[in-house]
Amino acid sequence: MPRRRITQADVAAMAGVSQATVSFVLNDSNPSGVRISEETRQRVRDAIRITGYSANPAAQRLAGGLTQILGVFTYESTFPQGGRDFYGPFLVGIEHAAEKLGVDILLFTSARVEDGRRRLTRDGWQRLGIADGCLLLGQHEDRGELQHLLDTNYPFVFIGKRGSDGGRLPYVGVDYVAATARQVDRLAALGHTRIGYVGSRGTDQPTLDRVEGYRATMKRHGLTVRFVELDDVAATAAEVADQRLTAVLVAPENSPEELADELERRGLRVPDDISVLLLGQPLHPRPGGRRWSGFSIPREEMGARALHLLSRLVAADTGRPARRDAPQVPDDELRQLLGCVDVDAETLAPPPA
Amino acid sequence: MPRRRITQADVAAMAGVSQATVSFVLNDSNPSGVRISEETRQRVRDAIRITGYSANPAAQRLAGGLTQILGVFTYESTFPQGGRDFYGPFLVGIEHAAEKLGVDILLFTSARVEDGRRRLTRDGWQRLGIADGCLLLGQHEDRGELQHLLDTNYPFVFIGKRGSDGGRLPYVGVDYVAATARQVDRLAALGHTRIGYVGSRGTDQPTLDRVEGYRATMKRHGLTVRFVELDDVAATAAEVADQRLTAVLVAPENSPEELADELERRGLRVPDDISVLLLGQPLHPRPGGRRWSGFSIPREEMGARALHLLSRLVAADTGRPARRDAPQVPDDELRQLLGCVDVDAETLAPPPA
DNA sequence: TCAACGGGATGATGCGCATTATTAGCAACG
DNA sequence: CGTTGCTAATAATGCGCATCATCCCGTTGA
Repeated sequence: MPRRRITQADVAAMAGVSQATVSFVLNDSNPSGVRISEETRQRVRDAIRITGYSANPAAQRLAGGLTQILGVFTYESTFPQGGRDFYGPFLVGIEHAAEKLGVDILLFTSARVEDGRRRLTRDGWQRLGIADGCLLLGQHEDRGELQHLLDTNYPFVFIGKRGSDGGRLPYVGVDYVAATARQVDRLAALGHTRIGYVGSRGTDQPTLDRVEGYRATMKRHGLTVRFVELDDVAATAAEVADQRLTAVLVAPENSPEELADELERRGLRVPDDISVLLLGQPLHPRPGGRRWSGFSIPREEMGARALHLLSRLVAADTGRPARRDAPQVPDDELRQLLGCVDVDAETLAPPPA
Repeated sequence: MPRRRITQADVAAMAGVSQATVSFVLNDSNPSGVRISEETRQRVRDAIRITGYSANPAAQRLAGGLTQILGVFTYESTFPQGGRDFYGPFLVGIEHAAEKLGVDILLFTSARVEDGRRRLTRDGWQRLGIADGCLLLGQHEDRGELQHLLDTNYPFVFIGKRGSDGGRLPYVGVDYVAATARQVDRLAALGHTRIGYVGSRGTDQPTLDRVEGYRATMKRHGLTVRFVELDDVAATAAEVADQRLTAVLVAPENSPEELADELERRGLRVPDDISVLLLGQPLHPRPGGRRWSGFSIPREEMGARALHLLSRLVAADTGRPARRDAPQVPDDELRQLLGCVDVDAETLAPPPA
């Protein structure tokens, strides 16, 4: 039988005070010069202890305006590519930050999935309103969806750099350009000259940045830029061999495992004959898998930073006109680019003699 | 400029109807014979679409409705032991189920962390109220916390079998007894007779069940039960060698990697000289790590099943006495035990000749 | 003696929603 | 012409809490 929960009114009755007094004691606050004597406070506290009262969060939030819930919307459905391997680390960081901020995290899993990716439209983005603000992660194209968020002044932060189309959007991304450049530097320092970049064309920001970092740094070193189109892994490996490359850069989404296996099948040992640097973490880390050299993306930190930023944005635009002194978020915090960390493992070596 | 949330009143104004009408249209219900014409319904729906209205969950809850949000409470803080590796798979399953059920998932990250574990007491369990029900995962002892949930008739489901102390609680767990028994069978079938169980004492359900499965099955095969206490890994390895065991069972939390390494350091090859079966997935799967034979826990399925069960419980006891026709959840669904899957990899072999 | 004051507490209000009770309008009926 | 019956919608209420405006009462200053 649904026993009615204890309310502040119950406590108040027991302590012989008003509901308002209980509220004041609980929050230990005096918003408008309200004073409660220590004696009364104690009486209320006792009543609270005896009754086992605990606040109804729904009511608290309803009265307070904010829900203290921050949302996370993932465009890609997590399943098809075992995506959790990719998003997990972000979530860890997000969770950590949420803990510190004292907010709960709402995963928008109710949005319709179309073509293997979630839509923010229609049913989807309306639910966002539940949270005070929202983190957006994953590749994204639909500009219209975004516009709505902007129009309604809904606080949100992207995880991952936003380029041309969304240059004005708040995000926390990583500096792929610099990180990729450093890989070329590492190879050049070891004496590599025939350094290739294996990948398929893409217009997504990470790809663009990696390519730019590669291209610019090769030029800086006076080396020839060698792009190897990735279509069939076997053909690609052949191409790599033909060009007598001694090192290649590969992004995680471009089948590095398969490529390395194929290269070794052709007699090219990794890394003795050819170094393979991974531009990010492997998509499917498996026990027994290769331990890649390259760089790693600070996903947990990204998640944490993004949530903190979002939290600030929310604070900056609380609906309550009371707080006109709301802190504005400076532009350089609105778009953050974090650095990657170089990884020294088993797929980097000097070029063969 | 402060963003005031759109409310039903706003929608109502735009559609030229009353707030109540909007509520009726939204819930598509007519509790006491209320009727809304299709024409009006459409007008309201349009207004909802245009304004981008979304219900405030706090208000919904306060008014006694459902939020279509299901909560997930993890006792262990995810960080200390890279817990996400452990909880991640559950979440994947939960997310999948949530998608199908059309509900959102709320991670209770706001609860205070004490001694590296979250507390459901005080601040903690109150927030639960936002969600329609809650999944509980992780080891847990505090009976008092639970009692509160039971008293308030709050729907919840444990992930992981609950034993003596909570024999009456809803849970979705795995059959460790049977799974462990099967491992002994596998070893016995290969001719092993000196089969040990390495572990430290524990009163947690998984440990109790694994031990029972081991003990019972060894007896059934007429083999001597050999427990090897795990304290110092080196000492344990020595003990294993001394007893001339040809196979050991190890739970993931009992440092299987270190043990295997130590055994090999002592000249015992795995699995040629000694088979090591892992009773669950490795806690920290790393590229380059060992590929364990043993069994694996269907964590994703557990997560999904648990969420489905929770969903049913919520439906069954919407606290409102209005729905006396609420479907009851049969006892055998309330406590589910799933089977584990045997894994055949690289750490199982016949005993040395 | 009366106004001014300030500590101590309360009543009233509204947050956004679901729901019940009630009303308005209209057709059919006796 | 009054009554019933039915549809379509609204007004009103309360959920539990935070907060503002107000009030009460004992002290002080003039």
